[in-house]
Amino acid sequence: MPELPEVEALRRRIEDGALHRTIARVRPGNDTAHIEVPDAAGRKRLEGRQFSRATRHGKYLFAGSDGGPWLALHMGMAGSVRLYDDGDAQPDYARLIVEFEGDRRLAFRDPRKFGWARVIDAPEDEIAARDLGPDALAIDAETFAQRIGQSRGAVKSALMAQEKLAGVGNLWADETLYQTGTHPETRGTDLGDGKLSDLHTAMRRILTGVCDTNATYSDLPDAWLIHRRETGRACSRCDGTLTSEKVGGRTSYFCPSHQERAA
DNA sequence: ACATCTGTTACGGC
DNA sequence: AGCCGTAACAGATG
Repeated sequence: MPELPEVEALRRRIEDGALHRTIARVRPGNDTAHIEVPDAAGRKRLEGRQFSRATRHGKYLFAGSDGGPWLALHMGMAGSVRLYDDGDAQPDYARLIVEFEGDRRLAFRDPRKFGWARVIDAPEDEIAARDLGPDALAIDAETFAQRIGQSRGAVKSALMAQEKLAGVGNLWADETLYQTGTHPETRGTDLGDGKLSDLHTAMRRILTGVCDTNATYSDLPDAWLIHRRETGRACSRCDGTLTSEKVGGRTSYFCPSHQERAA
């Protein structure tokens, strides 16, 4: 699930259903031995407060309590948040549960345990500690061109490097490269100004587009790569055939016909 | 049984 | 000193 648009959808979920309700109790969920969730002291800091805002930086999600600490969440490979009511079944793989006064509950769930939840003083601290770059929807064209264009490795790896810009992962990096006709292994330093500008524009359009659907992929245009991430499928932009290859350790789908290596 | 997976980090090499 | 590439992390799923 969780690259920038998917995390944005979760942020909205919190914004729509978990703000301005008094937190009665925060408790660990199931099987938390190998996952970082707040200890009793951290959980206590949230009790009695209300979340007043939900923010996001790249793939990191933050729920801020009024005058108090923030709940910071990272979804890892498969995490999510879910709202439900007491009386409903507790969601599977719930690792942390926020119980509001009344029936409302917020669960942080993480089947694969690559995510975490922590109570922090301010999002800026977490962003600085992880050395995250600007959010991918906030980075300007010039900074983008500089950061990606100076990268000596594969452009795909650069797009996914959270210190350069935060929020792009495997799926939307592939989509950006596909829609701009860029081979994933092109070196950043081989990209011309025009291509860097195109990449920035396409990345923005793609991330914004996915956010607009609330990360519902079936609502995205048929021509997008997201619907054809499979070797042997027909390219929607030329007469090529899609193929896959490991780039930066991640499976990368692309069209060898129209995704060129050079600028 | 075996491979795969939408992320991050520690570590080794250059 | 940095930058880059890879392996490892844990567990569900097909």
